[in-house]
Amino acid sequence: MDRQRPNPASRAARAEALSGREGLGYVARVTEEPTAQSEAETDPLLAPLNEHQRQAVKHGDGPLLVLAGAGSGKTRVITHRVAWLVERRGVAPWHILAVTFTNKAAGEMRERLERLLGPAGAEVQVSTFHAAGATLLRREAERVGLTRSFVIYDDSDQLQLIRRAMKEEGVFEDIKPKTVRQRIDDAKNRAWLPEDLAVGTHDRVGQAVRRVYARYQRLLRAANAVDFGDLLLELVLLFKRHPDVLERYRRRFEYVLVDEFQDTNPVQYELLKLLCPKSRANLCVVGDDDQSIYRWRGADPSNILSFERDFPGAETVKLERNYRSDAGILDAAYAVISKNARRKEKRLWTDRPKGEPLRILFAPDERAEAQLVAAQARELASQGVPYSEIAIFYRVNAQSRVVEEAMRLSGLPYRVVRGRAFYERAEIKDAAAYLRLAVNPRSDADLERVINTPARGIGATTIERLRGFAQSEELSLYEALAHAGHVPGLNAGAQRRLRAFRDLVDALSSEAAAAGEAGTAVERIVEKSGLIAALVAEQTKEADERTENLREFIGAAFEYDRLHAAGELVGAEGSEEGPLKLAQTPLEAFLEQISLVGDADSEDDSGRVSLMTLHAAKGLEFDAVFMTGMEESVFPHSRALGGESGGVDPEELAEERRLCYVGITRARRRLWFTLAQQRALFGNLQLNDPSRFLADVPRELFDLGAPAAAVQAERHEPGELYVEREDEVDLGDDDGFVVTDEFDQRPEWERRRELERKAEKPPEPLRRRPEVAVPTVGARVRHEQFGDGLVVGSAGGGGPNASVRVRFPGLGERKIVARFLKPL
DNA sequence: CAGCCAACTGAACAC
DNA sequence: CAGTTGGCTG
Repeated sequence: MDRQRPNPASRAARAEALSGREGLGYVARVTEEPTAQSEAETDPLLAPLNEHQRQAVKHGDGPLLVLAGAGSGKTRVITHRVAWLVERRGVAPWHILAVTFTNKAAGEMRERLERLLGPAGAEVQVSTFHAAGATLLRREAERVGLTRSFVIYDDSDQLQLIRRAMKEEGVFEDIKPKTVRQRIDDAKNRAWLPEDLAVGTHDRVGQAVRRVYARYQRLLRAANAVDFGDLLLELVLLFKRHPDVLERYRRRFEYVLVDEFQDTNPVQYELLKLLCPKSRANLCVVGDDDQSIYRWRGADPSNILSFERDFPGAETVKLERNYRSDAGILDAAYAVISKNARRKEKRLWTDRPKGEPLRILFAPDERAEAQLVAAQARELASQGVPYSEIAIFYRVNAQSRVVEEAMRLSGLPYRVVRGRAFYERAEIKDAAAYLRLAVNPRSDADLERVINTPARGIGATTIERLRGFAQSEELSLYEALAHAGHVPGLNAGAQRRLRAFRDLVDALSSEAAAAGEAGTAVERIVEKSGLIAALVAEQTKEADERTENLREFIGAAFEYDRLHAAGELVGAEGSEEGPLKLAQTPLEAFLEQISLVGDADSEDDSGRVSLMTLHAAKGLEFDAVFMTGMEESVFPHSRALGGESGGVDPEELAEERRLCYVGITRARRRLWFTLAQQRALFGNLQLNDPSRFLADVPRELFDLGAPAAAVQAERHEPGELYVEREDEVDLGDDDGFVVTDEFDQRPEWERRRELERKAEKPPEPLRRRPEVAVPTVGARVRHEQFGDGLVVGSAGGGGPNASVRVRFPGLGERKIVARFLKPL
């Protein structure tokens, strides 16, 4: 918000503040703060900016590179620059394209622009790379062999189709579909077509990938579908093949601004270079190589380095003044990031005081770690820190479960910021598949997903035959359904069921076409699909939950309608004036959103503690931040460390380091690092050393024994942590919780050996739930909620989660986990 | 030939 | 611990 506004402090005051930081290794770079120019003082677009920011905002035509450190006010620079272009330079807002990486960032930018520019702000084209790609690709769909109702396949649809392509290409061997997907994605990120893959004669995997890639593309096209990579790649190809189309968009987007430029992959960069020809490139890119954390997605931070070469005459502006964090936090961040080789040297500075010391919380295991964090969060709240200003970060989503548990246990309000979890639920994906099928019946992947969901007696064999027929006749599965009678090997029953399914799809299509709103369409289609009916019939707790999710999904569609006043997106396309719009039905637009956005919970997120991965944290800021799991092989992730096979991957490790830098720089005032001595992750026990990143932070930045600190640390050998003392942390009377007296300094093998000695078999004390006798069929049992019932069968599951089917009088049968039952 | 269960495998980050 | 696969039964 307004935290980035520089204090109108006088030069003298600033000098004073600076002098107070001596001895902390500060580099005072504050040399050329301006003597105010009258324009800068009076112009509301410039007044809140420092000299470097102004320079970027006022930059005229031609390429501009802004190297913007964390918290240096880069979003402010971008929005003010857009406003400057519109208000001072008279550029029509729809001639400006601003690209971000996340939907969150795009939303925030739109909001800020509307605040700065009023209604004109809404006419600026602000979107993510992929969303912009989807819009343009739809407009030009016919040119690349798609219709404009093409569907966007997500990772799992993609995987399914790749499996298919592998089968058809006769590729089984021991190549995993996921490996192939990775290779195809990599290729697409580099704008390589199958024939561009350099494959040696002895590279059997490479050759297989090439064939599968080619066939996969044909399957996608036949299904009128694209994957995420295609949204950008197809556009690049289109622009290269149709210079007239490219020219049209070049004129449309006179000014292009790119946020998080360090995260662009080669295709994205290619796209930018196409849209902004050197001769008249009004391209402004803003980035920070230290915050490049999407290497695995093909991002190439060296794009930053190539920019000045690719766009000769580019002006470069560096923003190093940080408006967010206390000095101690910046020191820690610098200590971590400066260990990376090959980075553009820059160091954030602030005139804020050093602030609170950093803290380390050390716990015996991950549950205790979570409880420590929760206890500390509650303490903060009692000191008046709003929940919404507290964030808990972790490296992998799998860590969130324990933290959530602890939060619930402590009664703290929280929200989990998670990309697309909601849309990854099976029932939601089923519903979405029905919707997409209604819009685009050619989508084989969607059809296959739902043809027997809910069960319609159409099994694998029937589908296989149908597919064989479709393939030989070059039809989509949907088209093949119309000829069920001609499919060899199908008996009358199967034919009847297939026809019935085709009738269903047709009925859904008419619903889709008839409905004026997304909400009604989704409601009708989900209703007609039979998904809800099947779940209701199941009468189990899980099924009830799923039904609930489907209702929420329908609710989300109605909410979508509410936010996008009906008709707004329909019609009005093609004009070269005004914002770029797409003729789509509300249902289509809603589908687009769920493919590209994914986050359904519009729940009010104020007043809650935020839980998220470090990746999701980029671009955000909080008063208090907890970085959890500060252990080797958790963070840095084991993948960067190589594990058993091979050693450390320096590139990966550098990226982990940047991720750590991103996490640290999210904090304004308070920062905790937390770690556990032993951790159960993915079901097995790990004894990890403290993260090497902890050892990189100078010890004098840490607390030396404040009451709230559990431990305090001293630097030792890299990766080791020596704990001198700790004070008690009040965790309430939770049973079984112990704060360790001392951190065990012995090397891991020694600790492990002792554990093994003690436990005679290797340490697996985690997850040791009590074994529960599974009630036998016929037994009478009591359930706390449902009352007395009769066990009528086993319902699967093993060990502590074994469940049985129980018939309760008046309630019907329910699936119950056995340990919740008392024998009568 | 559909549906169920047991066993196996493999497991970041997310548009 | 999930999602997928293979074998068995009705």
